[in-house]
Amino acid sequence: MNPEIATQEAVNPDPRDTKDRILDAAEVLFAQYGFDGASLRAITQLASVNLAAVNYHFQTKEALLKAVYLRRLRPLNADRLARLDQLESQAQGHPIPPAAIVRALIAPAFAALEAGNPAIALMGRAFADPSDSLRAILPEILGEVAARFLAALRQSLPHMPPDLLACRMHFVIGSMAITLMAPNLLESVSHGRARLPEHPILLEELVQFTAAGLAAERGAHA
Amino acid sequence: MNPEIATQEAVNPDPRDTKDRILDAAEVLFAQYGFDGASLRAITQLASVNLAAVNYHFQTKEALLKAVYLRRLRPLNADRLARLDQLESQAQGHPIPPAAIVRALIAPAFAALEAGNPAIALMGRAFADPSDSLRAILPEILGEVAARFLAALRQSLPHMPPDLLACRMHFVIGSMAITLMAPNLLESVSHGRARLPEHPILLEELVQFTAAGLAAERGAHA
DNA sequence: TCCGGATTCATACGGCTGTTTCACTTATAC
DNA sequence: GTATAAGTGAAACAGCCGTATGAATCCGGA
Repeated sequence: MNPEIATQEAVNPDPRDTKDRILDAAEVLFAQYGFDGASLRAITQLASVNLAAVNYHFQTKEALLKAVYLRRLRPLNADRLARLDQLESQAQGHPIPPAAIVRALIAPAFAALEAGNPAIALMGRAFADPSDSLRAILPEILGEVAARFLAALRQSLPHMPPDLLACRMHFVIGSMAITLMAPNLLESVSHGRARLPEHPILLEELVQFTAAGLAAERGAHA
Repeated sequence: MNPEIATQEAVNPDPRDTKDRILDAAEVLFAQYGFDGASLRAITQLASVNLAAVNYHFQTKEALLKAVYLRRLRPLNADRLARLDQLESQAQGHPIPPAAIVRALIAPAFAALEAGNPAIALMGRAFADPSDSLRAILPEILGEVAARFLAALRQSLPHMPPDLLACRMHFVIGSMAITLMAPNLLESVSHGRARLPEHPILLEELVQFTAAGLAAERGAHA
């Protein structure tokens, strides 16, 4: 009934190995074909696992999707918060530059992307996918991170109205999401004439861009 | 064989009316449920049209999707280019402010969104959707617009390396796309505490943000 | 050794999918 | 007025979908 109280290891050939193989395969196929486009049969076949295993271990396809997200995004968000913690402890009350804050938000995602983590493309899709199941887990995924980083930005740019900062943070997330999930968008749009730079440079360009946007003085509104 | 050579009108009760009803319904359901999630049966039922009509008029579901996109995006991009034309003719060789250029790019999309055009959410999804059919029509949709606006930005910011401008234009498109397709992202992420402002203000905030990012001085790269 | 829960397996279920067919009606052109 | 083509309609096609079932298998603990 409870597989976690196994007192010995390497006894069962793959007790939770099956679960992980399903998660790995689902991650790849969800990222490539979307939630509706990736069938459980394709997932279980790629995982070399019986079709019924996914319902046995995850009950439903939606629950599998959620598990795929949480497995990757929990450590990623922990990384983000750890970097922010370090920035704040280093600053010792002094204001933190906006660029450092957005770098703490964005860099972990780039690191995961470079590590070949296919779930990064999935994360970007969470913003665009209309399925309620995905939208419902967005706050769970990003809620704490958004709150912490918004608070840090308020301290970093104290003369900015909080509502404006929230609005601009939305734009930051947008630039980051598009860059992560469609890095070749500009290339395909410009018929191959324009190319994005390599990752470490691209990350820094994104940081410069968003930091400048965050700190921009307000112009006269039409 | 050729319906376009009809010499009279208002004879057939709804010759291409059926086609438009299908496009309208497909637009709504594609935007709400995605390409896979919106079935042809749901579309034809919403359009009060026979199921076979979509295959008769569009051959395939993919072709219907493409038709939905092109119907909305052709006039929208024409609007963008017209605004850019007007800016350039007004400037008479003088440099155009980056904010004016991005406004010409973004404002038409906001206008369409406010006009209740459900395809705007669809356009945002084109960046995130993995389906090859969608990605294939992206250059067709955005190619000319991207080239024209990139050239205008090069003239507006002549001291910027062209590659950097292309990269930053990618970020601009990302902020715009996320704002258009997930305007309540921040709200759902922050558990309702943060809200985006109303459209005209939001548009101007987005213009200020992206214009500042475009014109940002390059910092030292790590 | 044998029990009993945990896991895997093959298979089947009802239902929905995009597409096709062909009979039918409608409206135009001669 | 009649031939002709455009368009509509109801029904069916094969195929895949997520899920459920019940038997077979595995394996640690007594």
